Amino acid sequence: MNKNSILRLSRYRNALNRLKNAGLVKIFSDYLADAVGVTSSQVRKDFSLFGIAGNKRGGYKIDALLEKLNTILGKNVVQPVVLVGAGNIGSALIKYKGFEKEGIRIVAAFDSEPAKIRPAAKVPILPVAELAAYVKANSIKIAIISVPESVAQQVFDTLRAAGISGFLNFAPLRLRSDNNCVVNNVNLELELENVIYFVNVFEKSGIGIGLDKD
Amino acid sequence: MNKNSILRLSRYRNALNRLKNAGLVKIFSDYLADAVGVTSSQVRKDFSLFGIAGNKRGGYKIDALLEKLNTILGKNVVQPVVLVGAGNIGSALIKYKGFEKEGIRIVAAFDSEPAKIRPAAKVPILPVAELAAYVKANSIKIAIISVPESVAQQVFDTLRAAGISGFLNFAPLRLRSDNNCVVNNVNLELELENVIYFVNVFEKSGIGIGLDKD
DNA sequence: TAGATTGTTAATCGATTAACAATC
DNA sequence: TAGATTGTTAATCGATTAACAATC
Repeated sequence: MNKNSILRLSRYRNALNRLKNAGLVKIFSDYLADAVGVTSSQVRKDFSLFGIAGNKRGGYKIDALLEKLNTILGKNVVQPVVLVGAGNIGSALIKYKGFEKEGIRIVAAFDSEPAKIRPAAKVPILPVAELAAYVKANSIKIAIISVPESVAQQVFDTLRAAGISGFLNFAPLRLRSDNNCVVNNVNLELELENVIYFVNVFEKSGIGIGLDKD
Repeated sequence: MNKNSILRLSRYRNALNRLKNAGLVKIFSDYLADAVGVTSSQVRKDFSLFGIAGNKRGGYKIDALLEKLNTILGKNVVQPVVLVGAGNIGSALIKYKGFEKEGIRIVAAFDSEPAKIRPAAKVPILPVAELAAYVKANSIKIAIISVPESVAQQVFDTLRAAGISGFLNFAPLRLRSDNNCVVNNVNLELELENVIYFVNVFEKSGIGIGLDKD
């Protein structure tokens, strides 16, 4: 029930959708494990953790399994999300097709720069002044933060006060927070720095560095 | 010497830069731990892992410490990086200021769409056909992959063959690879899905869900 | 039934934390 | 010196993996 097991559930779901499209109806933990790159023990452990049962002899029925995973992961309803900060990254995320495909909809974006306001756009870009009211009026629970580092904490606090409890944060800093919310940080500099480190070590030593999983 | 300890080194470095700007000259592991949000044991353990020594009574000298961290993390030279896929996300990354600030320079971008080619731009956007030659000619080791899922594996293989050994991958799939390279995946759908899960659990149970660290 | 797979418990592994001797 | 901090070893913790009884 930790973050890793949830991420794996998403991966199982992705793999199962592909396998279903390929015509499979049932699957053994062993094969699903191969498809995702984990052990069969891991698959069965994860499933049992979420009360997902298979058939002792016939493995798991893909349809039923997908249904369970969709329910657990909230895939049966479209998840409304707001985005704050319509800069480079924010604008790209607004246009990004990958979210809609996964049932995640950015319903509105907010920016402090008057030049960026476009209330009539397909995804309306509104003044940050309207943020709290919008979030409350529409009971939004999830936000993407793509503002500059300097204002990220303030934006976070505003969102928190407006009732947001789940965050995807692109600002490269650790947000100070109470613990009744969840914050996933996407720190691009850090990720690249990490890649650079391992490549440099590799260049010097010639030792295999392995494929990162996450 | 695992991925986590390297990521923490980056965080120590960020914190130390701030503390240095605030006027500090020396620091105890205990205080640095507070600044980064880890235990002092963790700080000392990480440092000892990389052969960084302090003074038994006086803690660590910030300047010397930063120098060591910069060397380990490759911060003393500008790191050239190529980007493949100048779509929404790719274009945003090209314009993103955060990389240059951290000594990471996107020296060229590549796209398969003729309309996107701009060889004269500050960050030139070139045809993918020129990719392998450019990478080899300039001894580039790091690449950002921001192409659609459907062509990501093929782009990856091309980059791999051209000599790239470090990847930041935005395509939402697991790249098949030998293990003489390092791939950090940024899967935005997965990260948001994860946030959504925890928020839904929280909404139902009312139990605190905690602040994710990573 | 015999054989194979699940579900779960126990063992292992790795990373984090605590403790404390060395030492400045 | 006395007191406090480092560096490192041992203990703890949590997650992954192996093993196997239950069972279809």
